[in-house]
Amino acid sequence: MNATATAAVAGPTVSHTLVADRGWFDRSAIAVAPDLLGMLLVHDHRDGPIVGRIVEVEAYLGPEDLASHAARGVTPRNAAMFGPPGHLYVYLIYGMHHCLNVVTGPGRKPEAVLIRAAEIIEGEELARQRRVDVPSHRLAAGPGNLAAAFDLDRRHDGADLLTGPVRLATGTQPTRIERTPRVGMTTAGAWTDRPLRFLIADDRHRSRR
DNA sequence: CTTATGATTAGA
DNA sequence: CTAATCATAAGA
Repeated sequence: MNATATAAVAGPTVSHTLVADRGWFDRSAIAVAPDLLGMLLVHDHRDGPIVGRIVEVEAYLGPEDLASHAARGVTPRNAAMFGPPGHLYVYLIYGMHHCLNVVTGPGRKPEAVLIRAAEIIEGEELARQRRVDVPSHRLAAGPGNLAAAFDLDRRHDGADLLTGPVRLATGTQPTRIERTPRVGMTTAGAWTDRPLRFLIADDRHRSRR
């Protein structure tokens, strides 16, 4: 499975193994995306750990992918995508929501995986500070809601997943994976309908759409 | 400088 | 279906 290093992390209810190998990220997003399903997203927040099991992602496949921010070349906003694999690309959308991406490879090819939904398994109380009055299965459902639950924003843009405070760890393998076209595509031409969204089948923690 | 818009969301 | 809300990128 993953090349990892043993490390204790994140509190009493969760014990797992951090991804500690940059090579793991140094693959196409279409290969990394399904592997992320079932894995744990860990934010070592100053007020305590927030941990979630990833249940929904989307792959963005580089400059030729018209749906990707990389399609228009490097800009200050998307620069992290053009950097080395294993870092975060976080941006603001619609003036109010942040979206979290894992930058992949191969090499410096600007590919990335958008994390769209997770099941919060630790730090729910912390996550709820920014997500009041939502049922548990909606706490981190949808990219904007996930970023809010994990308290992530552009301060985390470019952060190294091997250094923290945001990391990935091994989780539990999904039983079945579902694929659909990506959400919210409008002017991506032939790329609009490609099945680059991956979900854990029948998981109630997915986004609505 | 001005302007259009978006890998969203909640609510009518 | 639309409003909210603003950083960003592209155009004048």
